[in-house]
Amino acid sequence: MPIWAVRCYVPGMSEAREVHEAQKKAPMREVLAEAAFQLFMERGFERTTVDDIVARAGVGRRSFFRYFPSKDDAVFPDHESCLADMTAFLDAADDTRDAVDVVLEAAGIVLRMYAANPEFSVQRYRLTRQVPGLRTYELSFVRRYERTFAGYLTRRWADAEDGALRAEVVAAAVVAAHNNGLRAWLRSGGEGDAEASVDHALGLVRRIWGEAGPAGAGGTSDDEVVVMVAPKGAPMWRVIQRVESALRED
Amino acid sequence: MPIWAVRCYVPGMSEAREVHEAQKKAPMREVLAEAAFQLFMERGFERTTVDDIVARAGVGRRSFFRYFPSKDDAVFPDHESCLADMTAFLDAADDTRDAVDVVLEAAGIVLRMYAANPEFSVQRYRLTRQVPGLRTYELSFVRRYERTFAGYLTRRWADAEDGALRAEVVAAAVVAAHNNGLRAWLRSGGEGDAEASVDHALGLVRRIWGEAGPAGAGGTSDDEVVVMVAPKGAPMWRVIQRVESALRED
DNA sequence: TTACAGAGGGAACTGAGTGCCATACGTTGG
DNA sequence: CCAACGTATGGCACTCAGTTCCCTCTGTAA
Repeated sequence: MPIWAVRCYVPGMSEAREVHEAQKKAPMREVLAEAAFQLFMERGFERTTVDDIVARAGVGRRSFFRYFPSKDDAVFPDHESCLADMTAFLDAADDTRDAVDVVLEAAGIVLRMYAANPEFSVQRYRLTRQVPGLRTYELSFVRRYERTFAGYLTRRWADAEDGALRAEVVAAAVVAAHNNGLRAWLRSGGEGDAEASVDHALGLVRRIWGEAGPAGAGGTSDDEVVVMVAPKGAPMWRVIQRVESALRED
Repeated sequence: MPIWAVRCYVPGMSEAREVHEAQKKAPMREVLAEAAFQLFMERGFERTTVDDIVARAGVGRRSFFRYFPSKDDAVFPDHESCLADMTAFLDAADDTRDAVDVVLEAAGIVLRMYAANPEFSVQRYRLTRQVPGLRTYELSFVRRYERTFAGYLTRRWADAEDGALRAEVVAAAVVAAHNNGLRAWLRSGGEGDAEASVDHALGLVRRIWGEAGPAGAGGTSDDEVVVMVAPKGAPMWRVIQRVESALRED
């Protein structure tokens, strides 16, 4: 099966569709995205015109722009709905949970979108790396994810000192770590475990900013204490490592 | 003096120019940037065409694209040279210094670019907020700053475990904090102290990631130790605050 | 005076994105 | 059966950013 046939993970639209209506015409948005991606792979993004795309899809030129606000959007047909999913998730999140944990879980939504179609994600990654315009366009989506995280954290930390600042810094750190893990997986050709790669990267953020503390010892009593000794000039991240190991050895 | 007359801080090009050649024609790049910014303020970005700009500047249309790769670039005429300055600064940086401190200092280069022309920066900020395309374009510059930071930190932490990951997370955190402080200053209309606003924001990053530790006690001996006690379930950032105050009370 | 180089001007072209209107189709109501 | 209507689509023409190619002008060196 060609990879562009399963590129969108919207419910009820791929091969899981009922068999008895299998021959119904695919939604035009899908047809267009498929044709576009085929052509981008064959000739490259810049040397593919919108006219080429609609010619292959067998539809009118005007229809393309009804389903995609720009040519670039055809490369990222799923980000918009993923962003909506994430917003809904954060709106419905349990506000008694660790705020950073909630955001880390929200980042997992994005990861699953990529991991749902490894071949497509990898090919798109390679395409995007070659086209500066696409990198910029993708960046604008990344920024929107970041803003969504920051918005949630700002709400959660509304009363804290420098809450908004901390929210933005943490959101940026989460995005950077997530993308670091994601890119590692994409560079590997989508072979390894995407979840593990990203979890490892996000762990760094979680240990520093998560309320549950380094070892995730959320359930322990507040009365317990840890005593730690560190050289005065020690780097802070090393202090954190030491606190972490101190907390782990219980 | 109109604000667009001093918008670029490149050496030897503004009113500091020798008087005896004061009547020499201004460089076309400046003339174009001035005309463009005037028009963007008057009619808005989208309703100003490149033809409008070159008409006001009194030059040929082709010349615009000789000096600016795109219409958007006319809004950010100084970012490219600022990026070059920063790259040079990091290339020449003393590698025995705290890597994070070097990066924080490099971020100051960007801040000074903005602070050099408060009125212009504020007006451009308001313009950019209204035009999604400009936000995206500016974002691509921000990303290049971030990549530059990350590149430097990756070199410095080449031997450390997860050095590249840490580099990217710290670079993102620095950029987020810097922009948080910068935006606060821009929203205030450029009235307060930009340096103070950004320094406060960057302090958060410095305390966590800087090697000199929370209180900046870089000069103290490695033999000295600090003992700290913390509740086991405490949030890490609160632990850090406590370490900070412990180190301060010497 | 010629030769040359480099800055600028200008016409014509490509292609993305938009606005407007025509057409086709399915549905509802008479 | 037909008319009215909303929706999906196609087609055309337009604007404007960005590019290509070529021209002119001007200052400089041989």
